[in-house]
Amino acid sequence: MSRMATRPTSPRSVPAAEAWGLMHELFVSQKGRFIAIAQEFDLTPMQMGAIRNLSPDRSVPMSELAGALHCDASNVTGIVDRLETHGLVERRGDDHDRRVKMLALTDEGLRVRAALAERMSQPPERLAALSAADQRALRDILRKALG
Amino acid sequence: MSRMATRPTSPRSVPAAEAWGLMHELFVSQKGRFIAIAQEFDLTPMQMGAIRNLSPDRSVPMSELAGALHCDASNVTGIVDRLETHGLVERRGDDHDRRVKMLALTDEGLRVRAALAERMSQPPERLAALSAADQRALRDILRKALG
DNA sequence: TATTGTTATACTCTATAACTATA
DNA sequence: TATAGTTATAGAGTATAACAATA
Repeated sequence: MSRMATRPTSPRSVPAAEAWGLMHELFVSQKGRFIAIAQEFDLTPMQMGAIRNLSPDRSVPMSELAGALHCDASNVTGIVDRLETHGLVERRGDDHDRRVKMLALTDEGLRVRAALAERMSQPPERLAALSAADQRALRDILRKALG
Repeated sequence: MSRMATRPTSPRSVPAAEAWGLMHELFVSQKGRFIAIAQEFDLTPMQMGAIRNLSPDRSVPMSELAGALHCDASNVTGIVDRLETHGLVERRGDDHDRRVKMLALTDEGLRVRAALAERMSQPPERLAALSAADQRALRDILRKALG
């Protein structure tokens, strides 16, 4: 009888669910390091997210950044205010629609973004301790999922 | 010449760094879902974290929860206040040291924790879409890293 | 009328510092 | 004196609502 029942959680995703849980655990354990990195750069987590999502070349409207950060547009005003005060981000007018303000990284902002990416890319010890083969296999599977 | 140079980033961790970056990307993409789940349960992210770290059986001091949540003890007061108001958490006195207050989930808190775990365990579509073999391989490698 | 970004408001998270009560 | 938890304070993130400028 019980073999006939189909659980709401599809069997096809059971190992993925455990993998997801383990990744979640790994992330939670790194929260302290994320905060420490943000403090190294004198940035809040949201300011870090904004810098990650901007570039000097392709400027984006405030609303697009709000979407990328998963927050309301009204928050972006304050976040960008502070980044602009620190000279990392610039507001530029848009030629076609004078309501929108385009955001772009300054040169200094670009330097900060690169340094930040370098620091963030360092994997947790428990990942770095995996064998080279396991690391490659992990990377390859994640590439398949995300690529 | 260049083959003699050793980069500051050890070659041993290069695939791990890319894997870590991909996991980070996956997490950022799920932020909206995390927030939605928290709202379903009428909890803030920190309240969710607190519930995840408590149980009815093993009560823990406020300070230990602060450590688990990577925040100052003064924050825990407010977080626990609100959870206690909603009947999910209980403060209990400690017999040996009357300064410390032990935290435990109520029965209702335990129910919420279980429902929350069920909802959070659902993996992102891109992981669930992996082949069964890839899912298992991913899970097994992460078990090695975290187990 | 509808939309973009800002401002105002209110609540939560956050750390620091001062405080209470214990130890 | 030192420690566990609270309270007070101030800065930041958060959404909602009201607003200005523009479309």
